[in-house]
Amino acid sequence: MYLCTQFIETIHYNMELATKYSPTEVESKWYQYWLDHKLFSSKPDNREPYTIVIPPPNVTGVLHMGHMLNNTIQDILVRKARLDGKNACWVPGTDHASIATEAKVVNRLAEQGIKKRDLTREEFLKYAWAWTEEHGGIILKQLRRLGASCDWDRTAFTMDDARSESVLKVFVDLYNKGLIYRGLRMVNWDPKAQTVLSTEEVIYRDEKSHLFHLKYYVADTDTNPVKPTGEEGEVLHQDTQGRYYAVVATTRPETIMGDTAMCINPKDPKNQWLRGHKVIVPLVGRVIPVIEDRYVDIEFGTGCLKVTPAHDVNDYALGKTHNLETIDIFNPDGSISEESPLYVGMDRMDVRRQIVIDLKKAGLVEKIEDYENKVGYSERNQDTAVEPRLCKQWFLNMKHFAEIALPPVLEGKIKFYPTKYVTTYRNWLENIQDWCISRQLWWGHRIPAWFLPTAEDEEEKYVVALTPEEALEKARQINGYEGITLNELQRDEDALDTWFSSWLWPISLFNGINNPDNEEIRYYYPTSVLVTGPDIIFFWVARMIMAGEEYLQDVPFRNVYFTGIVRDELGRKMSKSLGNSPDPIALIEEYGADGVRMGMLLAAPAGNDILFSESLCKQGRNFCNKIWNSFRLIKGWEASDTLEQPQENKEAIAWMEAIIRTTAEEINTLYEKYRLNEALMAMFKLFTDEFSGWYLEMIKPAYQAPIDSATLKATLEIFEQLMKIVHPFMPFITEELYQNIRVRKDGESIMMDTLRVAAPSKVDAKLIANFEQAKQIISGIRAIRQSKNISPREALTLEVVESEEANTQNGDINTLVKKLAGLSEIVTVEKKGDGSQSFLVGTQEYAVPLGDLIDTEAETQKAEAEIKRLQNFMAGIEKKLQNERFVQNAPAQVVELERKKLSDAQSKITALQEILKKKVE
RNA sequence: GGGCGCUUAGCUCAGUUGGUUCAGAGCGUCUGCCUUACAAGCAGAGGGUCGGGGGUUCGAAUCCCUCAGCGCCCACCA
Repeated sequence: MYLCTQFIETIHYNMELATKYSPTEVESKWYQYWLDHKLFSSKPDNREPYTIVIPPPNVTGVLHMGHMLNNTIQDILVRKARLDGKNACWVPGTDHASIATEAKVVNRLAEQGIKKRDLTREEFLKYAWAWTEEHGGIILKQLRRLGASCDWDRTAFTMDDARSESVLKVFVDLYNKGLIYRGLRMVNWDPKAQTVLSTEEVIYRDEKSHLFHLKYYVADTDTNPVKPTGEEGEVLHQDTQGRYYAVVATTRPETIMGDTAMCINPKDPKNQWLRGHKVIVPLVGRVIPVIEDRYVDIEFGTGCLKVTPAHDVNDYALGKTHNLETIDIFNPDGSISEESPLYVGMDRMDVRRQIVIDLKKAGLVEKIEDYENKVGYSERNQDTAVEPRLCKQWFLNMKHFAEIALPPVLEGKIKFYPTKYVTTYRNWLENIQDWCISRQLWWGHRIPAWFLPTAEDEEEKYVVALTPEEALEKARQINGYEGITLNELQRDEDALDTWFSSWLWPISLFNGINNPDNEEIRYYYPTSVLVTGPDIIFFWVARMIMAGEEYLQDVPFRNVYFTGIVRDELGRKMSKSLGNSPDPIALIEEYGADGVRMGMLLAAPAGNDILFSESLCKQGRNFCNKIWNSFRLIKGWEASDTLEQPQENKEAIAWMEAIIRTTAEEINTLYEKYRLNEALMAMFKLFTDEFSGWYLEMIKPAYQAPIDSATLKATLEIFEQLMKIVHPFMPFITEELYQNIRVRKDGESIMMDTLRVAAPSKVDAKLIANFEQAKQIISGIRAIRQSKNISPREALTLEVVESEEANTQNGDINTLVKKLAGLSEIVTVEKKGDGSQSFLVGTQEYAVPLGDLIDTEAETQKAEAEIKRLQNFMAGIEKKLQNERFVQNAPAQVVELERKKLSDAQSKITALQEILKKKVE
């Protein structure tokens, strides 16, 4: 039976519109239409601009859920701006992602048996470009499936000609300004990628490891006998043969080959006896001095610190103060170098295991403790521990940039959503270190610096210039190099950090570096909003602000919307190894792009992590279906020009319009605050509850009866307006239905239409309140039907019990109430009839005659319980009002309100007591 | 070690300057229903001592203190 009716019905409606929305064809059809008519394209004109630059995804990347969230948000904002009549421009592009892409290319070559080292720079770059062309832009194609309305003609790449030129120009400019310098520093070295990293690219992880206590024998007991000082707490270690030794605690025993001193705190009583002595590095046999520095923590371990200036940041500082020798025992790939007396050529991790065995064998280990410490890993290469290493690199002076980048955020010229990141931003800028911008990579912008030939022991000489010719010219101005040729100049092999090009993105996309003050940069800059994750606030957000202030003396964006991390429903990060990361394209195929967009946004307040679950997409798909079917209903009506428009329909239309005005205003406010999930929810309720649930039921004609054409026309207008409100969230279905409302011109689109909704008025509020009351009456009657098991088809009578407030409803609304509640009539009575069940809406009593169905006992109990509750409520308020301090101190309004509550409760009680009295009679 | 944030219904979260009947929304749950747009639906219902304790106040989810738990960021303790 069930199947049968369902089947017939489907056949019946298939003639017009299917019972369910099927997104696949609709999406490809309209996306192509938008492209064909260049509707995403933007050119400067006299409208207000609305600009977003995409956070460029890695050129070889594949779309993941984080991109889905981020780009859905950007698309919503851009589409909303278009509907508001702004000239919206969303610029897409990709990032060359130097370290990540180079690693991918190296791996791919390795699969083919080719080593990077065996290739020249040019050969390697050829492979890299081939890879980029093959895989590049996949992600941008995937974004189209989502509905992203980017101006694709503007698609840029951080390493295309215009962007590369900008990067080099900026490098030369900052060098000339004295902000870029070359320096020998302790830097973070990634032995796998064999490049230096910036401090921001190192992530620290807690790790279980061991604290090794090693014996450093005193070397000079013959010439300088050990004299116990007798200090309190003094610790002298002596072995069975009477030899003295100190104990050093270390987590990295493999670095002892680089030890050039042992350090104690001069105030440490237990180690006073070591002052002025020399000790022997275990296994290595090197004799090193005992130095004294207050840096050493007396409480940690034994208070003796081994000093390895080449491989630890602090040790490096100690080495500098105490003029220690620096022995670099590591090769760039993390193996042991020729500088080391032992283990040459072995990997550092293998050495750590081996040296412990050897040390134990030699009796040089005092003890081994379990220990937890933090180890730095490469952000891009998370299985590789970063090695502190001393080398010469290019740095950007950050003090200057911190000074110009802090005020715009603190003064609110740039607004962060959520605001808590302002503190994070400030803390970082106030403690900023210089930015190491060089990388030992080929895939990237090659540093425009040329080295001049120099003697071995001479300090390096170089020039910085945009082109080799300019470099040559500069080189020839240097004393003694007047006759130098281009061949003798050696260009720096290193490339620039990826972020050194990203930080120019909002400027370089509009060619603001190469062609300053051009029409586009003047029009589109500053951009309106940046949508990104808080994880790159330092890498990117802060640095764009720096570049913007430096080169345009203005902020790069007025607002920053920080999205959260997309997690699974259990709150776990999405990862390949967990297999909990859905394929976005598969989701789109199952639920439709609109459904997935809604799903993404449903659980995503700004800045909070979002717990994604497919059920949210399902909810989105269901909503699409709801929209689809409501349109199907309207389209199925037959219009009649001869039918006069009923008054109650006019009333319903006026109410719906009032609701739209009110909600549209609310939604606008939510957009302004970037509370998009709340805007979505408001839109959802407007459509589902108010429009589909109430309005359509109000004006719905009887089965197969025609509708008056005025009502139909108004309804279609309302529907079109609703489509525009929904459109930013769900672009495809809204376009499909917009095009179906009436025949459109070729090239016409909901995208390019404008949403004009008047501001709500006082009359609207009154109207909405009246309908609210009517809805409650209807709900009250439905609840009675439900509890008494009365069919919706059985007509009932509504009794309105006379009171001061009884006549607030106008006749038209009563007609609607009759229709929706299934009433045959509404009568005004002095007292409710016997066998009528009553209910209250506010303080007004209504009743429905039920005849035999009335359950007097239950009703009495209910009324009594309600009276009791109200009496307690009143007692509370009375107590409050009797409190003189309350009456004196609280604002008059508040006191007045309490009095109103009291009288309202009193009239409810009176009404209920009336009901009870009736029962007794 | 320093800093920031969070804790409200089964879940995910709103709750603006302390005061509008303030304790809310969506989802989920329960009950009834194939009613002629939609069962991917409709109608109705239940559900919270606002993390614990203390304080300020006429009045606290909201302000202060404290305890507990969770999360994030920063930092060179070997």
